Amino acid sequence: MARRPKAEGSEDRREQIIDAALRVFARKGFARATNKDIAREAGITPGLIYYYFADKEALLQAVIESRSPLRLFEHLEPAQWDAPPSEFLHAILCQALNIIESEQVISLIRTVLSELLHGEEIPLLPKLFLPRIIAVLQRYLRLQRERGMVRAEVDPEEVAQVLLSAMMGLVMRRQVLRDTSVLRYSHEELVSLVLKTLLPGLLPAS
Amino acid sequence: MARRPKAEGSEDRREQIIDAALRVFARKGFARATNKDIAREAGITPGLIYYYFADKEALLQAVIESRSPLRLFEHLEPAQWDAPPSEFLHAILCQALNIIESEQVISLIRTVLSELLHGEEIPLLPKLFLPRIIAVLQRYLRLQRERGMVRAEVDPEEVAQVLLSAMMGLVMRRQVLRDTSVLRYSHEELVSLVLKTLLPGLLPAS
DNA sequence: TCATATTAATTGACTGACCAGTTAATTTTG
DNA sequence: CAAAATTAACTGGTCAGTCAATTAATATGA
Repeated sequence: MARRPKAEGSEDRREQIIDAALRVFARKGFARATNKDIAREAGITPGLIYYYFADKEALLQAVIESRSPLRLFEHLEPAQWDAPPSEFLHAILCQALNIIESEQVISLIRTVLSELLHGEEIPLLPKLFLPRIIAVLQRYLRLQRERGMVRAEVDPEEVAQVLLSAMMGLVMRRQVLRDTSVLRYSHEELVSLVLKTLLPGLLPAS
Repeated sequence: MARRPKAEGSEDRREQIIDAALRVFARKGFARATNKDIAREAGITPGLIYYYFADKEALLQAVIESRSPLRLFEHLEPAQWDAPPSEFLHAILCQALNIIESEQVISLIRTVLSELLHGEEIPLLPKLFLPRIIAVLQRYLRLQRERGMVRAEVDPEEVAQVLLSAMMGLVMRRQVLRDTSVLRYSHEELVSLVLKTLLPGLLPAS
């Protein structure tokens, strides 16, 4: 096989290698993943990787940059801003959870996390995920507080931080620790669980 | 130097190697940590590691088993069971946070987490940390609910899960993501932050 | 319409470095 | 001295990365 600049047959080799690498990195970790592993997963020979990528590190960067779910988070807003807290928060947290717990994003998280754990500076990715959701939550809470739908003494930033941390902790326990006491819930149930304990502190009156 | 079965001079070589290994594993990850690294950190030559440990894997196991903070969690209870929720929860969460965010435990978490991320089954450790705290929290909440100090409709298990997940998420964001928006808080402030948004849903009346 | 030239894509064999683990020799200590 | 502790040199294997050779899609020309 050769010369397939843009033609039929297998789609873009580069993408194919990135996909294979993501799977292998997630399964074995970057350090333990060999070029042979990646090549086998992609159905090519190890040498070919260096036709498309300068070195293993560059392949990792390509994986991280091109498989980031950041674009998915752009479309996170459509939830109705006028809905009451219980509905709005449930909707937006479910959306976020569905994106994050998709197979591809979890693979990316596994890959990035273990690099992040040891020195390696990942450009700017995880610093973009959470602030995105936090900003939306914060904006909504401030709006609803003005309208009197949320207690006056609530600090939107603090609540958003706690809410997000709780969700993140749950995802960690599910996907990394494989904690059965938290794996038994569906996405909807998880969000309901969190909101059930947080909402009473948000809503006015009683 | 030789023969120091129990005598003076440097303390136990074995412990010394374990400490060095923990530091190097945390810094570079198990896969990337070389015996040379560990030996340098311990001030010995690489070969000596194999006098005390069968192989690298056995060293990792020794690190995990002997540096587990499980024993520290045994003494977690002394908090006053009769104190009101705001005091009790603040005290016990601060205790837990202080243990977990100590240098040694964070190093262990870095080490174990990256193994846990990729296939490797860690015996039974992280499955013991959290349940320990959860059990204490749950027991306390049930007790105080009977006394009417906690709302009747509160589910102790669910609240404990959410509380713990929030704390875990915060620790992750601090220690792994190095999220400045959450690093600026002291341990006490962090716990206050979480309780401020959770307590209103727990306490009766309003 | 067929041969041939051109070039991108791909292979597989190779290399130099490094690393986990071994061992024989050496030092220390009791 | 004898046992325990430690070293230094070594080994076999693996892996990231290189490269010359090969293949095949396409373009060119007659």
